[in-house]
Amino acid sequence: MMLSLTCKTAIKAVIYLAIKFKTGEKAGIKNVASYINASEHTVGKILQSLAKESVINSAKGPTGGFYLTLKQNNQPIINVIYAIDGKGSFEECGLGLSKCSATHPCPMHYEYKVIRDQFKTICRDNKISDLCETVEDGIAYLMD
Amino acid sequence: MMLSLTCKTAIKAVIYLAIKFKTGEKAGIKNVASYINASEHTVGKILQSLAKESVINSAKGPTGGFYLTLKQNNQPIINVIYAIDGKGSFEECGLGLSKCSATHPCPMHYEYKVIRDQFKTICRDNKISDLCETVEDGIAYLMD
DNA sequence: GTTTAAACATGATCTCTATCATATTAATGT
DNA sequence: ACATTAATATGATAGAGATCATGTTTAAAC
Repeated sequence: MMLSLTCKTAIKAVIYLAIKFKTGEKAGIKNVASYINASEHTVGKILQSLAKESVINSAKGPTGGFYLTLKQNNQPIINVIYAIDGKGSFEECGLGLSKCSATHPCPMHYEYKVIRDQFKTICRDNKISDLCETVEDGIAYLMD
Repeated sequence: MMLSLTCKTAIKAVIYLAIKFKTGEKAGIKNVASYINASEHTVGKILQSLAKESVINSAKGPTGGFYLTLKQNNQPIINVIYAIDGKGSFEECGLGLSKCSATHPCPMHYEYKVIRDQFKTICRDNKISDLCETVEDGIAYLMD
């Protein structure tokens, strides 16, 4: 939607970590990358960023890897979005004006804002664990 | 939203042509560019593309320029989007899967689709002339 | 303590979009 | 007819995001 490609990859990666969370396993970069069908290098950078922002956890050395705590597993996915695309993700104007607001709106402002806010709500209401469920149940997929 | 920067500029340019439509004037590239605060070169390419797709009209030579017919003025803005970003604009997956659908959904598919379709509806229901009105009335703006 | 497996850090390259530049074509007015 | 004005066409450049490559640090296992 207004998510960068990197951010989409990040969400998929985190959902995969949520799957691993159930068995208490950590996941390595290669592991994640192959499951979500993304480049190892890209996934590596993303996971590091997320770890730095405490959206996920990491452990170095053999037996190391990336993992979620219970609290992290119950985070809304908007946390991932904020960590990767920044806090401004849900503030952008539909027509690209830098200062679009109720007091100085673009011609699409009001209708666009409704949609944007709705998407924000979805991202705030859906926890990582929620999205994980659909994949575990075989209802949804993380790759084609 | 899922619109490219070029497409956003295109919409603003077309709205400006709708303003000119009222007085029957044609608008030149410089004219449009300065009003919507965009690069002349960029606006030039955009207007040419739109003319080629018959979303707008053009006339060469002195007294030439770009303009709308009555029919074009009443087009929905989705026509502009299709011309610039292509027909696939409203089909993209929220998580970037190339084959995301009801039969093979990503974890966000259903909720995302609702939003995406809603945005599509807005773009189909709003005519160029509608958006022009808000600018003419001083309610909305095309630049900061 | 040495080896090894993993995250971490930094920088380089690629790719796509957007922007810039130049030359050509067409139409108007004198 | 000629000069002028504006769209058209094509290609080059710049910038940002994404990807790739290499080396460094940390921690576990023996």
